[in-house]
Amino acid sequence: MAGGRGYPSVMSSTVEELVAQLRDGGSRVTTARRLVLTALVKGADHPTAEELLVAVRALAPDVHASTVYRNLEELERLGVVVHTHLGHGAATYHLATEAHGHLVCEVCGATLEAPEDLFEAMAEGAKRRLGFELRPYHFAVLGVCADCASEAEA
Amino acid sequence: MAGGRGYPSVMSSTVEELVAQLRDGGSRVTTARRLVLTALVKGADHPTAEELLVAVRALAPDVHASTVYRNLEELERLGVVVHTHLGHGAATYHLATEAHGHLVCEVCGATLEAPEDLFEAMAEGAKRRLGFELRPYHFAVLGVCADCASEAEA
DNA sequence: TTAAATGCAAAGAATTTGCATAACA
DNA sequence: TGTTATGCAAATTCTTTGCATTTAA
Repeated sequence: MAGGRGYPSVMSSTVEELVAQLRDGGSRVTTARRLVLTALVKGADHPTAEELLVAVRALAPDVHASTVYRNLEELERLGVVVHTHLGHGAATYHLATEAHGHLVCEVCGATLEAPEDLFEAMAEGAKRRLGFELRPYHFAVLGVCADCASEAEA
Repeated sequence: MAGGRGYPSVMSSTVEELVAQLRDGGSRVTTARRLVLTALVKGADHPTAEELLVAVRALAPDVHASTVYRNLEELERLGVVVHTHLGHGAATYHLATEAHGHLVCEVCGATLEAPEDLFEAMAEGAKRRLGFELRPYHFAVLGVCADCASEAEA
């Protein structure tokens, strides 16, 4: 599944494949960079730069925050990583192959990944009526999750 | 547009009506507070705290940024004002009666107010399928505007 | 060898907070 | 008069930048 070439873009990437993308993009492969990618592939779902730093430092204690930020910037430039704002705090990062919309509860902070087709009608309407091409992944869409809504009723 | 003639009165607030809301909420009415409201009613469309500060200082030069932030916080608590993030920079503020969704172009930064019904299908889908109640006003939805899209094609 | 990446310190933007003083109700 | 709000400085949070040194290719 995560092994061979030619898999659909939404499937998971291995660290070695991502490292190859770095090399193809003309970037060097360093310990810190490899560890950032490893944390993105194997770690929790919506890590902040700070959380990635902690993961990286578990294996390379001297890596500095600015290195993680610079690596993430470079990885975004190469199209390997994207970042998303889920709320007022720090940005969260994930692999570009895992890009998706986010719904975040204003009450409890829960983060849902939006089904791929949820934005479809809106994207179609924005395109037809305004000529505006939606890329609705960068900021979360806020609201109130099912649990908090039913609690508010009670 | 909100505030224009011919709309229901809830759409167009005067400074005095907003001041009354402050009093009703148990807050005091100060010079700085009145000037913040005036700037929101009469000033440009999506002011940042900094821009509001400049407007306030035109008439009351000693007002400090922290006062503007504290006033905006209080006005949000009372439901008079809401803030929105249009991009990576400072938050923008407007009257709660003027709440609307925003579409922001990632290329040129242009800000469109989203037609009220653009989010409807998505809100309905999120509610039915996930129980999630959309409040899509807090973060802008990014994309590429008509002008920038046609330029990219050329 | 040499351009790219790093570590560190320091700066930066946006916002918040502590505290003594001022002013609305 | 008694809170509430203000001015000011300082702190916070997240992120970026300058520069001397190290390292991958």
